[in-house]
Amino acid sequence: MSLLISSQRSVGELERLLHMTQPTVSKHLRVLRDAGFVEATVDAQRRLYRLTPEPLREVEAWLEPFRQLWSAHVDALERHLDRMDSSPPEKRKKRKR
Amino acid sequence: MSLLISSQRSVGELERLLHMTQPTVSKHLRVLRDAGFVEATVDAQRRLYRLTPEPLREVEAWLEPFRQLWSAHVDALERHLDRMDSSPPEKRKKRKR
DNA sequence: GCTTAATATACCTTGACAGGCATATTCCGT
DNA sequence: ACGGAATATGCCTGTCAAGGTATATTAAGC
Repeated sequence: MSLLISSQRSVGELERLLHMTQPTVSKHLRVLRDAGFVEATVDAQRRLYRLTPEPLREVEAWLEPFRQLWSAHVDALERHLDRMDSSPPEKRKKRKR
Repeated sequence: MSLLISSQRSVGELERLLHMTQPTVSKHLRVLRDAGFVEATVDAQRRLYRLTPEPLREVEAWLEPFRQLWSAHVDALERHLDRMDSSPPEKRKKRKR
């Protein structure tokens, strides 16, 4: 997929860039195509593959909550150093001695 | 990992939430810990796991080039729609399997 | 020290996946 | 229509990951 960022490429081109056999490359592309990550256009005998933008948007959406965590982390760390106990998720038994 | 966004959790808690056996959960956490995605603190016999923010930043960095592609796509789509109005027959498509 | 709770590790089995080779398919040029 | 180029698919194999059971480890309470 990284190789397809700069421009669309044919299977043979990817084959050379990846140092893989042609069937292997085609199978990768098949999976990516079924998953909606790439699409292809026909150009004579060649198939030109390029990235599809929508799934990447999905990835971004999935990542969003984690991004919030990260941005909140700087402040949270400082507070964490002050108050270590905060709220325990499960009930806990009594401390001792 | 999604379960750890809201708060840190113990292994037993994750076990119930994931409907997996305890060893399975521990092994997942081991992998995530070795990869630097989570970290744990000891609380009596329990281990409280939480997300580590740094790797997610790496993911964002990796995703950056793709994000550019997506933002460039909006314009490309509009141009595409213009061409479709006066649609001249492109290369003919054949479907067969 | 012994028991119990919570978690980790060892070991095993099953299933998925990647990669290769051989072959089929598609499509152009002649 | 035919040959060749480019790509796709089928089949086979080795590797690896995931999940489970059984067991070890860690820590606390008594």
